[in-house]
Amino acid sequence: MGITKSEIFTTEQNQLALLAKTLGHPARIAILQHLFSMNDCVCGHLVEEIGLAQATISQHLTALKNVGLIKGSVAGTRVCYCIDAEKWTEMKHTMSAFLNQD
Amino acid sequence: MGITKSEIFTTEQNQLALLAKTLGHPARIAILQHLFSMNDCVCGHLVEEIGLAQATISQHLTALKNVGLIKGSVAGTRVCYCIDAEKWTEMKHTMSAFLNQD
DNA sequence: TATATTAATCGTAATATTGCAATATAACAA
DNA sequence: TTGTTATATTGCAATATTACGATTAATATA
Repeated sequence: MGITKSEIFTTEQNQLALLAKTLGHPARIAILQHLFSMNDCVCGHLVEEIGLAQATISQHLTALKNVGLIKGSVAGTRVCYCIDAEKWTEMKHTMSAFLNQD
Repeated sequence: MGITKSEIFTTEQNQLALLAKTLGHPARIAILQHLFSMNDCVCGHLVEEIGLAQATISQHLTALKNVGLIKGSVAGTRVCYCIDAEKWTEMKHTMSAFLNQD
């Protein structure tokens, strides 16, 4: 039905899946890589670098913001985005635990 | 448009995103966890354990098979699934490199 | 104040995903 | 061969995602 039956899974399973899903688009991967290499980045710069429409980049930024991986601070007419280091570390641990179960 | 513009991204970005996307559903997380804890598992058993319809589980298994994370071997009328250890290790390295860029 | 700049939001089209019932396929058992 | 069991596939409905043009809101600058 296009809708996920999340009730039948544990909170951990749902959270891990949500994180993975958020990483599951090359534009969001590219955004995160840019934020790491530039330290921080204004939305317009990401639009130029990545080559998707401004509205599309803004949507991807919102998705990343919603799971807490990035945060934005207003600077005049611009919004400067950066990685949320704390959340990134948390995700790293969550994902590593899953990946290392072998 | 529901379609990803993968041409504008690198192979690495697309591959990482595809892996993450495949992990981006709690049913597939649950399936992988079961396969790890049971070592291997027949499709019907996963249907019982997880509580989604047989057709749905079969679909999720196909998705996991398509990226190579699991493999199935026919045993009579049953198909026994297990983790593809080599591919899992490869994914672990790919994802770790991305996660540890901080 | 008027205008430009920047980013978010809205609306919409195209496509993808999720889920299941029904059916098909394949292998075994009697 | 006929029936049974187990899995895959098909078809479909409901919802989600991706992408973008147009608009809006907010701030800066002339």
